[in-house]
Amino acid sequence: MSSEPIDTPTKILQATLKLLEAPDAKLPTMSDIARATGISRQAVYLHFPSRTDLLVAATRYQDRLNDIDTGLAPSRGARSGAERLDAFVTAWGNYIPKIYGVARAIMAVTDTDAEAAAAWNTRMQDMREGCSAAISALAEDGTLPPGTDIEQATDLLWTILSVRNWENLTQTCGWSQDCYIATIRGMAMATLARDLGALTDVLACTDPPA
Amino acid sequence: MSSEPIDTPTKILQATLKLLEAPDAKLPTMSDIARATGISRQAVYLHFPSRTDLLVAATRYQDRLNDIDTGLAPSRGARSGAERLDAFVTAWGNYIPKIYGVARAIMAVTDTDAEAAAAWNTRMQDMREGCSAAISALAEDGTLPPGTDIEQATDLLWTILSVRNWENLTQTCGWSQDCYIATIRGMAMATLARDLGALTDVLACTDPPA
DNA sequence: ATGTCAATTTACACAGTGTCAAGCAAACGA
DNA sequence: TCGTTTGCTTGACACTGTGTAAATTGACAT
Repeated sequence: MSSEPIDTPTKILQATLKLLEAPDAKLPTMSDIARATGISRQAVYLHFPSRTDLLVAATRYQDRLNDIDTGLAPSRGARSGAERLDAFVTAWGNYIPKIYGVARAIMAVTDTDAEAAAAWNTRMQDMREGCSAAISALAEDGTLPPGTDIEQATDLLWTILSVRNWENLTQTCGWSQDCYIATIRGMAMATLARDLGALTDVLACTDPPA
Repeated sequence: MSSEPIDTPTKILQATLKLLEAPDAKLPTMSDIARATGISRQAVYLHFPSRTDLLVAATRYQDRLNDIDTGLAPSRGARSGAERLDAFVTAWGNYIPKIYGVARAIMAVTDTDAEAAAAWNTRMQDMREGCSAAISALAEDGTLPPGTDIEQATDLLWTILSVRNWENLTQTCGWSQDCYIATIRGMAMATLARDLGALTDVLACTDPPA
């Protein structure tokens, strides 16, 4: 813990993340955030013009903290396309739990707030880059199923790796993180890579849901 | 169009569906619904105690209108497990567009309202029955990948067929309904059935996104 | 006519977001 | 030392949306 003073915007962001990442996870109001920060509700508005802006800023702050790119390094270093796909799926799949609290809040306001939807879309677009790169690598290897459209394969991988799917499997169905990773890796390989060996034990996790 | 008088609750439900299924699809407020019905906002509360209750009732009313079970009949008549999986995926995939408007509204309140979440979960649980039946049929044929856990395979199919995935591919990515069906069928077969022939042209729709 | 009962309307309470104005206190520069 | 600026507080208010309560209408039976 550093002893240097922290500026108020950062304190607000920290408090927001803490609330969003709490296990019981109600969606916090501006009052909640202000109280958690130890300042007045109106003071929050001095630094963030709206609730949506604050949530978006919180995602960016969190990305900085988690340093997403380091996790993706093995993916870029992969030799074959299949290897790259595999590494990317694993890296992203393990990143999701770190952002889930914030993602949940953003996705919740997305239905009513166009600006939030745009922000979330932008964020997911970054992830789509990784999908696109993995698919392209497969295409160069010729391991993509014949006649496959690159854009379309990217869309599909992007959808498979959505936070909603992670949420469904781990939160609703109760899968362990390891089980999720193993299964999604298997499904991505089975669907997108001609690597038929990977088809074996796609769905044979040793760790069944609760 | 029948000429017999329609009772107020039904009129409200019809107006609600109309609003939810409108192409531009903002999430309607109680005032919107009342206006569309031609009654006062408070009169709506006379028949439905809360917004959530109204939305839930609207889903049930819609299910009655659409008669979901008839579409699923071919699935139950299928001979092989793979055939059954295929028929189920197609039937459900074609049902989603009919319920999407309402589903969207329910999913939106799900994040904040536990009662709505429960209602939506129940509804999705019905669909899960179909997933479970298809997976069991595969298991009996021995076409499920070796070592696969039945529960887990059901979870996975259920997730693949989620409304969110349909939304992502057709609404966000702009896929046509036909393209969605073809791709999801291919993915389900590739991941869950040992029918390797189905792997061919999983991602070769003639109908690319806009 | 009158009582009754359901449907409806007017009015109100409450939570949450966002805005505005006035004041306060510590830091900073002349 | 005296202004000035900066960041925060307090308090009030407008607006939207949900949900509740009380008063009103209107049809229908007695």
